[in-house]
Amino acid sequence: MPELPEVETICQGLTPLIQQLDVTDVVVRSPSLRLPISKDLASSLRGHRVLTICRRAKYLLIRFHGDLSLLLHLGMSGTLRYFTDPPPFDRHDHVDIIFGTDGLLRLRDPRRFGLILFVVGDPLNHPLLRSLGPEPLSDDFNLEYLYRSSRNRRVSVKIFLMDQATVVGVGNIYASEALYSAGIAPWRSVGGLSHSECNSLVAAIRAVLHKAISAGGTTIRDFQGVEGRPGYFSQELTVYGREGESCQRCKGIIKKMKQGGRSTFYCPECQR
DNA sequence: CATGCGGCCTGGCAGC
DNA sequence: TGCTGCCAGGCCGCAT
Repeated sequence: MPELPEVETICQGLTPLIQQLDVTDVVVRSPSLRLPISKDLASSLRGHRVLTICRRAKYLLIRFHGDLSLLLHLGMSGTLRYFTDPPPFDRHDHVDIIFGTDGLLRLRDPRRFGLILFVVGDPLNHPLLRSLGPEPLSDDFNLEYLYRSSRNRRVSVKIFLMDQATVVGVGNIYASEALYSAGIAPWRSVGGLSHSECNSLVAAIRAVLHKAISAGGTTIRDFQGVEGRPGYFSQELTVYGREGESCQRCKGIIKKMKQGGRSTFYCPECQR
């Protein structure tokens, strides 16, 4: 479900809620998500204080006192909610991290494509994080980088953008949105993009992600922040989910196609 | 190496 | 009222 803006929204929402709280217990109800949940999760975390919450790519990192971290990924359908007065759990509420009488953090993930891992030491060195590309909102993601890394590549620009080795955090929604914004057709071979097209694309990716973060992410069906609020960027989507509607720029009709088994939305008139 | 595809899961919805 | 098939914010492993 969540791409960078949604994970960032969760990260920012979570920080004031759980920073400095002590874990008193962890309840694991489902043994496996994408990877098995460690049996030692509860015993390892109990008694540890939350230091910081940060994001790397679409992963959420919760750092605890004592060089311990939780590495979470929400897959397609994961949500994290913080409750001071928790409702009864349902069958997809896989993990509760309990902070005494303050409240609890609940991980729900119906499709179980998500992940919750316990890491000792620097979580950025974890194999899952080590080979990721640059953060799109950092200086490392720039025109020169995109231009050089795309040379001699024949994949379509949309598939290339969604590859987390290229740049992290851009998923199916924001890839379509950024390409529309940059006026680039999603099926174009990325190696054929000009210097100036790469420049537009870098700017478009950054802009759309920034705007989406400001809006608290995008809710298509079930994304919600840690306090249950939806993301309002859905209203600002220009092409995603708008097949058949008219383009805001040129009165063309938004079309849908498949790339790598995923839907891509675009305007056939103003994306070339 | 780069590319393309199926698989992992469940739930919701359209169409019959 | 079913049932069936398709679709969904991601990612990994495998075959070519």
